[in-house]
Amino acid sequence: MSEKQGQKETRDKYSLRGRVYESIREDILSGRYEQNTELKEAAIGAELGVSRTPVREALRQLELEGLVRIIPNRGAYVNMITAKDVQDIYVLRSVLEGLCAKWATEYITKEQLDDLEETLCLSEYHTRKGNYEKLWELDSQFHEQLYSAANSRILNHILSDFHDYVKRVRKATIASEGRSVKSTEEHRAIFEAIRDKDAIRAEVLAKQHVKRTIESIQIYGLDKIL
Amino acid sequence: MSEKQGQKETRDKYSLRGRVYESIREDILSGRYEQNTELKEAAIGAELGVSRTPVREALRQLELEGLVRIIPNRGAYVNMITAKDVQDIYVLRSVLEGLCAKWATEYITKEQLDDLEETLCLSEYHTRKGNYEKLWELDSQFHEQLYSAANSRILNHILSDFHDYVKRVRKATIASEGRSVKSTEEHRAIFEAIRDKDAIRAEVLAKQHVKRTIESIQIYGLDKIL
DNA sequence: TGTTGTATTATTGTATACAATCACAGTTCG
DNA sequence: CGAACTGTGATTGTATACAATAATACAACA
Repeated sequence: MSEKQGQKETRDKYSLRGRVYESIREDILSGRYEQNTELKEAAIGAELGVSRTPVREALRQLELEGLVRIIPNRGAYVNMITAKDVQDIYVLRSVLEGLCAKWATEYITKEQLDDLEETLCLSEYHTRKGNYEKLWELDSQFHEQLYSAANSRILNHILSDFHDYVKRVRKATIASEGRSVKSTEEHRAIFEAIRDKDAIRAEVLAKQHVKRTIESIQIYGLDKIL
Repeated sequence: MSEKQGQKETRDKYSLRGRVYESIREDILSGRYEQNTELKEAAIGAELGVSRTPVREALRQLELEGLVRIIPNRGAYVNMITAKDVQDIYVLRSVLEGLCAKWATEYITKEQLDDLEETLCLSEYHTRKGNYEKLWELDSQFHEQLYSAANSRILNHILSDFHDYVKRVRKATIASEGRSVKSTEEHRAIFEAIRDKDAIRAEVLAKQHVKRTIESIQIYGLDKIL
């Protein structure tokens, strides 16, 4: 992949606050906490070996995101992503990933296109191998590369968040041979549409791609994942 | 309007941090700061009569939102909403408000529908009066009522933020007789489609409504507003 | 028994103290 | 003259201290 050393670091992972934020966020999104779990500043601080200050800052950020609900003078409580949320997110993603692909067709650079193709080739390799863990990473990477290529700060922000929020769901869908093969094929089709500068086709294909993912989830049953 | 006492208070306006957050956010969105203005914790704290602690927490929230850019150990800098951002937001809003109207048609309650109609009637009254300041508030209220009615935490969150981000632009468009009359008419059409349970029509009309707003802006010229 | 008042304790909210880092000016040395 | 070095001041990052608030338990009382 052409050089790019962590340029995408929009979030600060090096400060204590950054690490605390990532840690709690990951714990919520991965389902380690239950809904309404009370997050006590002192306890979390002790667990992570920091004082309350960075913990508070992290909790306030998570509140803004909606992953945590803060009641003044009382405490912070976990707000899980619900099944309804996931369904809504997939409907929104369907539209927005379509728009993203359309814009990417317009704005993508030669380098970004090459990077995308490289990711795709690797995906195809690991699809054949059935290496789901790696495949999941590459799936994430493919989508994130598209988000960047669309050249829209606003759209990128939303889609990146959504992508995180349904991480568990995506992990589950990828981990089946049927869906993973289809998914990679769809990625290639999207890539080719973008490469051929066919924005309409790219948009339709990207929309379909997300729609089919949620369909494969609904067959499996969302409850089992969340 | 049927009783509802500030239930929508998802953000904490009463703590110092809440007030600091609102204050800085308003200053950024209203254009009181220039792009890249350095926001020094001590200075802001002094200005608002609080210590650095609540200021820091507010800045971290604004960072997550993308309204502020924090460089570790260096400082916080204002990230204005650019003209490109506004255009992107309107494209996204066009789609999302459409979806919102569709969902609202499905989920809206009798009370919410009555509230919406009341807002609409007031809007029509103040349109005739040419009372733009009040009209702007009612326009905001109408849209926010739709966001609630759609019954989607996720969609509500995004659209509410967008709504804030383009506040200045909306203020400018409302303040012309031509557009304000049209806009209120479009609101009524959307309302009637929802009332008649015609989701498709509601979606199309809501999409159009946003699209026409941005068109009227482009005639006027975005640069003059931002 | 049930309710109200109150002391106690735990937790959050804010201010402050101190450490770490950075920007910049002045200095030294090639 | 310019580049590397260094000390000083300013600013952020984190920890801690203290204040304010809320939850709890328990006693007093009707």
